[in-house]
Amino acid sequence: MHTLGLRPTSQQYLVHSAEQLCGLTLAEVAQTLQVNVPKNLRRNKGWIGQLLELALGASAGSKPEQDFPELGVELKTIPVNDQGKPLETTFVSVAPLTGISGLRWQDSNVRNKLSCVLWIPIIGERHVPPGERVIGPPLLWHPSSEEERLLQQDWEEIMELISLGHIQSITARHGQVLQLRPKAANSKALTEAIGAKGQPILTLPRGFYLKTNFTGTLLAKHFML
DNA sequence: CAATGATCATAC
DNA sequence: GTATGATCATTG
Repeated sequence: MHTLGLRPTSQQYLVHSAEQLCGLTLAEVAQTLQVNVPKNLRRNKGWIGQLLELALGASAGSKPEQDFPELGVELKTIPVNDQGKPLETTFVSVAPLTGISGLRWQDSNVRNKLSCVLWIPIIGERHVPPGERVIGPPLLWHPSSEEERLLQQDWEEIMELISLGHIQSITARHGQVLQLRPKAANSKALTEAIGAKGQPILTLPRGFYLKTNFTGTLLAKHFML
């Protein structure tokens, strides 16, 4: 606990810090950092992620880069039940809807963000007050070749539909492990995209999300070792 | 009751 | 509006 908030200088140090947090309630961490604990997350959906960023010394702000650029690590909290099963999908990044011709998987935001992720399971069902939820064992993850193959396959299929002007027909049912869903302040938010005839249209901003079966499997592999 | 579509707070 | 952090709430 004495290292709370310090910037990690290596992946090893970062993981060590995360391991020190394992078993603590969010209320305990919040108190140490002098952060107020909300009664629920309805108006504080990003509270847990921001608390862990602060606790582990991640760079704050809204910069479009990894949480630990010098370490090449992305930090993600993931709500799970007491058996380690994810309770929600995991947001990865906003999907580019224009200027995407020639964009390859290798250069995509999704691939870059998921190349190395420090997963922090947060144990507690939706009805459990945030402060009572418990930090689980961290996992520094790199996608296996099979996992990356699945991600690339879904990404390429979805991006092709977008580039062909079919974004209006894409639902969250597309993709095995990665899905495209709205990512906006509300249904009135609009952004430019490609229409069916190649013309510019306005549509809801979308984001890529990891489906729970995918994150559930990757966490399970870790916990079974 | 899980999954999809919609939404909340904040910084710039 | 975009990008950060995600979960809510309605639907099937």
